Amino acid sequence: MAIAVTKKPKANVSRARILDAAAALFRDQGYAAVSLRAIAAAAGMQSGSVYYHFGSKEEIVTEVLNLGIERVHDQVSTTIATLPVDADAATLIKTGIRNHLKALFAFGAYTSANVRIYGQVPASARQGNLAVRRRYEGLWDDILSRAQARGGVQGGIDLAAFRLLLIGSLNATLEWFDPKRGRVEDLAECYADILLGGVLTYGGGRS
Amino acid sequence: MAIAVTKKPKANVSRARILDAAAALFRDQGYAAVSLRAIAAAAGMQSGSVYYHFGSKEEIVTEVLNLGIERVHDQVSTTIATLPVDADAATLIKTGIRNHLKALFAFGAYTSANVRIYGQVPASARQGNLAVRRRYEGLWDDILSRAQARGGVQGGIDLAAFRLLLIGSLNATLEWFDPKRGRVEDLAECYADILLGGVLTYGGGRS
DNA sequence: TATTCTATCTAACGATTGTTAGTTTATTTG
DNA sequence: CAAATAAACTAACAATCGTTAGATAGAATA
Repeated sequence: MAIAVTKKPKANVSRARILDAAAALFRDQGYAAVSLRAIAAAAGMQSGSVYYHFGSKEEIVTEVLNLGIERVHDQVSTTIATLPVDADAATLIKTGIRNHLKALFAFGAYTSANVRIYGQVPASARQGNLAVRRRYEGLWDDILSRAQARGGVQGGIDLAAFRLLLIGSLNATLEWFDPKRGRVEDLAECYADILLGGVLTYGGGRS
Repeated sequence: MAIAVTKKPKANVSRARILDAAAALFRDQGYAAVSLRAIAAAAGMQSGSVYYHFGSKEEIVTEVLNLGIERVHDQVSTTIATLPVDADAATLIKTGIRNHLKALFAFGAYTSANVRIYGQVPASARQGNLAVRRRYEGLWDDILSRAQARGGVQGGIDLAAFRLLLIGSLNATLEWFDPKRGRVEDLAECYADILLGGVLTYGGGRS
């Protein structure tokens, strides 16, 4: 008994294995198509054993959904916090974009599962994910209004619409970008250039 | 027997009812969660009767997926075709954006179903949707390279990346925009402004 | 009217679903 | 070592799944 660090070490490991397996399966097949037997098999146990760690399938998916957003939130939040207080608009938004994408692919199973199955999960699981979602939207609203306060954002821009466009386009990269075939940093640079500066040549068609 | 227009009018109506019901259910619950009995009930018949019109559940979902893209393709394609041959870059892209969004919400069940369930459908159904997808991507590549040829697009822009960003952000509006609470045209105008001109003030942070 | 075709219904098949109860094996604690 | 707790297993439950076969009603055809 040299060291007894945690109370229930084995249970936490098994819990994590179940969540990892569930996230990957949900991402690939959707919520309803994945059976508890499939989750249990991928986690290396029998279906009945899963119920020692979770009360129901719904409880598993709720935790997968929350982890998917929380991990992106943490990554964006901590990197934004390291910026100097007088960081300009481009730096703020670019940092947010880069770290949102980084977290998206670093925790791919959870984030992909969230993006893909949120709309088809039982209502109560969606409800259990709402607070975490709202909190992440709030983080981006803070970033964007801070960028606007620094004077770097065009006057006519609807910040709420821009946030939705931004997060929507970033999350959609999960459907085609393969981090093994290209660097996430390059993807971030490319997306930031388009979103910050547009695609038209100056004066090429402003309405 | 004054007029005998079609060969099997009743069957076509039933087929359409099944597809409409399936599209709406797939959008709301995902592919696996929707039973043939639920589709049949929503279409006003018994589950066995569905098999008179379709050979399998997979055949139904394949047709739903294809219709979801084809209807957007047709709307964008025909409206782009009405533009003058010397239309400028902004007009081309704006027309594409406006009509993609219009079709997205006009055929909401099919287009939402496509966006949401494509990643979780049986592999053969995905395969059956590939050609239609590629064709729509090709239409946008034509629009964007035509815009570039007119000299209205910045030099450093990666057109393939821009297409992915564009379509990704437009499709994501299905998750939050309610056409009963705002005009699709206004949404299109707002998105086009951001995508074409960016959000930064001129010279505000170009790298 | 008699016949054929169209479109549906009914009833059932084996397989699989989420979940539960009871049992067994590991691990920790006294 | 003994007792207690943690973590797994086994086996079964009613319900529901996609699909099929055969019967049946209505419409079109001859």
